[in-house]
Amino acid sequence: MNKQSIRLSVDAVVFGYEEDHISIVLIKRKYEPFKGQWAIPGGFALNDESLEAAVERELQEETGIKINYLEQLYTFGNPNRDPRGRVVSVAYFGLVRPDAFKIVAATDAEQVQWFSINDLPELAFDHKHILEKAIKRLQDKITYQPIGFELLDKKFPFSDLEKLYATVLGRAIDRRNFRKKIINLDILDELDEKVSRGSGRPANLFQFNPEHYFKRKKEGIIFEI
Amino acid sequence: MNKQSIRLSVDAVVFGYEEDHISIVLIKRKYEPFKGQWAIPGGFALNDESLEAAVERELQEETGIKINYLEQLYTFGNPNRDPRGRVVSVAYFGLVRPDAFKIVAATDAEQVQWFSINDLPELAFDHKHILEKAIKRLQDKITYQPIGFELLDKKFPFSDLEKLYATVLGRAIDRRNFRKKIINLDILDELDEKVSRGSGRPANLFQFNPEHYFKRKKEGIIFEI
DNA sequence: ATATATTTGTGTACAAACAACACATAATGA
DNA sequence: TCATTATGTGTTGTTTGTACACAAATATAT
Repeated sequence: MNKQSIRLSVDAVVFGYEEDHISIVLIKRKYEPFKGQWAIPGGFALNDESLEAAVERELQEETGIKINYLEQLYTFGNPNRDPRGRVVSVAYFGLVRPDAFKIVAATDAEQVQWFSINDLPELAFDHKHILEKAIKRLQDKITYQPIGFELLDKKFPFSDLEKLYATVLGRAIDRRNFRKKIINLDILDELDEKVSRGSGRPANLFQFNPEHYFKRKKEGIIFEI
Repeated sequence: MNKQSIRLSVDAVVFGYEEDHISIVLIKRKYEPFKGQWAIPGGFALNDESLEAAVERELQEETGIKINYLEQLYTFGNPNRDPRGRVVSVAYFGLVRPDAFKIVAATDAEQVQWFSINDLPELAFDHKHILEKAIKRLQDKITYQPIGFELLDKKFPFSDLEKLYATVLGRAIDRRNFRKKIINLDILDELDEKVSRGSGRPANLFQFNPEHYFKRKKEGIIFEI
């Protein structure tokens, strides 16, 4: 067998949600190739660490961000995707809670920044392609798995959830029907707490109950928006 | 950066359907490790070929099978999954038409064989794990994408489609409602051909019309079983 | 303090989709 | 020619989805 010389990297598209828009974390590259350009965080896997461990390590090193949800997205293996040679990248898909926004802001000097997905800079490598796939995954998956909660504070008013869905799916959502549907799934705990944000009637807070969700799922209830 | 020594392989879980059961292609390993054990086809990627090309080449070399549908499944990167050292494997998911059964049967001497997924031998490496993921993908995807047709002859009687779904999903299907649903999608051409197989009224043949499907999809029709 | 603007919270009626179900037809084979 | 087997088809009741408006609770401006 001839000698294989392929290097393996991991990359992560990390989504956040705040103020009615979806953002992702980008880093500004310090070295060639694509020096000075924005890219999604990532790097080479070590010989003895799992792919998940590699992503988590790279995210920690490059952004200091506290990831909340992580899953494999896709593996990109086009022979020409990296000018340094053959690099196959296993891309991951991550979600963080709103408080992670501040963490990144604090390490601003390290060239880490949130970008709204409606206002992105040019990206290094094939990262635009990776990102497109990630956005599609987010849009698809949010409709059949309860991952939206991973983008909100643990306790949230119903309107936050509704706006998140409207933003991600890019369409209006009927407030009453949406609420009815979610409530009927019986996977949220309604708390005895209210929050008032600006004018308007204060909203009751809700909390996703994963145990209840899994129980309901086994009973045959299906999450679907 | 320290020297990375990770090797990259590709593997393929190839599904076929015939006589009311789902089968996959396995090969008997000629070399260590796991010599003599059954495994899903695959091998190391070459430096300058895409991952898809690598899978197709390996499938060709090892099984001679004519693949009909191929998509990436998942990348398995556990550091201990291969006793030879660190090997990360990009697994693919494939479907073939019934006529491919015969092709494999013809190359029987090469230790290639179809196994019903209800009657599998022990598998090498973490291939059982890969297979489980593939089966889940098949079951999920067949309900929201028209991939079932890739497992049938181009022209098929409706009952074949119905039995395929019953087999894959592991549950009975109401014949009338199923037919109604599929017909209403308006993605099949009804042919002026009949086929008679054994006793019973001869069945009309149908054919999947991909162009029509994509047109309908753009119009907002969603495939869903 | 009062009026206005803003956001939350809630129910009903109509339409569409789903689920359950039986019998006639066209062939084979005994 | 009679029994068996598989195909082909429609209706009805139930469930789910969709459209839609007004009262309650607060903040803000006057």
